Amino acid sequence: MTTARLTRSREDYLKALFALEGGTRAVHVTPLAKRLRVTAPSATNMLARLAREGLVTRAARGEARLTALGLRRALQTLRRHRVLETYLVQALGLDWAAAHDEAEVLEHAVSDAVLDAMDCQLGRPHEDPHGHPIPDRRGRLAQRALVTLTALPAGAVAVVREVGDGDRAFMTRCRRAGLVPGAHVRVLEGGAALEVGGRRLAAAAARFSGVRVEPLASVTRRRRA
Amino acid sequence: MTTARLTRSREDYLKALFALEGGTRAVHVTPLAKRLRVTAPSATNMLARLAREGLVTRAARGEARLTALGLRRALQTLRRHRVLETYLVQALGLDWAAAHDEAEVLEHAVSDAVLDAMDCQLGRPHEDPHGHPIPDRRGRLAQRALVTLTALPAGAVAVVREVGDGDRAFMTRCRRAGLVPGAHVRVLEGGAALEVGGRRLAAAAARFSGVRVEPLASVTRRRRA
DNA sequence: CGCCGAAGTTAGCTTCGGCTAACTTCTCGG
DNA sequence: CCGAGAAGTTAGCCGAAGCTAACTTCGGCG
Repeated sequence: MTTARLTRSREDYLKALFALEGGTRAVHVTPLAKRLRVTAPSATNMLARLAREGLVTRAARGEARLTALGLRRALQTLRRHRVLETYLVQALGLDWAAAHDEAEVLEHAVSDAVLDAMDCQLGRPHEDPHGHPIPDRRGRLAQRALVTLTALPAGAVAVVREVGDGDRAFMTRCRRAGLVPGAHVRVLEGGAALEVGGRRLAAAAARFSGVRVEPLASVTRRRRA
Repeated sequence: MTTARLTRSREDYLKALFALEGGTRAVHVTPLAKRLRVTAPSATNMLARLAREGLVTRAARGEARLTALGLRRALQTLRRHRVLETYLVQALGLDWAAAHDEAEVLEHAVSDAVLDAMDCQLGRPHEDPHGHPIPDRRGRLAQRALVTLTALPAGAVAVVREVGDGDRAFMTRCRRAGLVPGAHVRVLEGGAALEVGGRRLAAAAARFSGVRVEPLASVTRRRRA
C-alpha cells in the first residue's frame, strides 16, 4: 500500500495541481508556475516528467490534469501537511501562521510512522487549524459546500469555516480580525465593512478573499463560539 | 547568531567528521566516506568544498579537520539530532532504535523554532535516549570519561552510560540484553559473558563495543535503576 | 632498492531541478 | 485579416552531489 516516496519537487507540483483545481479541472502552466515560484519552462519540464511517470496527463497546449494515481499522491501529501500543521499548533504551540511554513518543509521529511504517531496523539482530527478538512489515510477528502467571503452579498450572515493558507501575512491579518474557523461574520454596507463575532470591522470583504464561509439561512446574530 | 542553513550533505559531513574524531584529531578520507556510505572521490570532493567554505582544513594528504566554525555547525546538527531523537521517543512513543533513523532525516528539516518548542516541552533534557549528552544551544557539549564495554577487564563492574547509535540492529540487541543507560553490568569469565542488571547474559562483551560505560570503583552488585 | 598495493585525487559523466533566451502558437483587438 | 502580445515550449546552461575509471603518491616488504 505504501508506495515509494516521491521527490520533494514532485510532491510540491502534485499538491499545487490539486490546490489549483481540486483535482477536477485542468490546470494551466502559468498559474502553476506562479504558485510554485518557478519559471514557466521549469513547470513545463516537470509536467513532462510527471506525465512520463503517469502522475498527470497533458491535454491541449499548456493544460495538465492529475491522473487517479497523481491525485492519490497529492492527497497523501496534503494529509501530511495538514496533520503536521495541526500537530505544530496543538502539540507544540506554534503560531497559527508559522505552522504552515514549517509544515511545508516537514511534509516532505516525516515518515508514515511519525505522522501516524502525531495523528494518533491528536485524536485523529478531521480538520487542520485553518479549518481545512484532513484527508483520511485512504486519501478521502470531505467535500463541503462553502463560498468565499468575497462572494457574500451585503447583509448576509455566515460562519467562517476555512481560512486559506499559503500567505503568512494574510493569516495573521485574519487572526487579528477574528476571522478564525467558527467565527460568525456579517457583511455590512455593501461589502465595505464586516461585523465579526459581534464586533464591527472597517475593512472590505474583498481583503479576505481567502476566507471560505458557510452562509447561514437565518440572519440571527450570534457571538462566535 | 543563527547563520544560514547548510545543505543536507554538508551537515552530514560535518556531523560525521565530529563523530569520527570528536572534533579533535584529523580524519582520513576513507573512514569518512565509509561512514557516509559514499565513495572516496565523493568525500574528497565535498571536503574540498567544505575547505573552500572555511568549515574544515585539509592537512597532509587525505586528512581533514573541522575548523572552529565547522565544529560549531557540527554541534548544532548534533543538537538537532539528539533533541529530535529524544522527542520522538518521549513525546511520540517511537521505538528507541527507529527514532535514530527518523531523526537522521528530520534534523535537516526542522526549524530552530520547532526544535526549541520540542526541547522546551521535554524540559530541556541533557541526554538523549541513548544516554548521549545533548549540546546546549551555544554548542557546548558535556565531556565525560567513559570507556567502551569491550575495554573492561574481567570482573569489573560498571554503569552503562551511552549506547552508541548508528546501527539499528545493534540498538535493538542492546535493548533486549538490558544494556540501556543506567543499567549495571559486570564482566564475567574473561569477557566471555556478562551480568546485566543481575541477570547472566551468555554473550561476549566484544559484541557490545558500541556501549560506553562508567567503571565503578566498588565491586558491589546492584539492580539496575 | 624496487615495486606492489592501499589511499587519495583528478577527470569526466549522470541526475535532479532549477534558469535564460529564443522560438512557436494562439487569441484577440483594430 | 493581420499583427501584437500572452502563453507555452525548446534548447542549452548551471550547480549540487553523487558515480566510475584512471592516475598519483606513499609506505612497507622482499
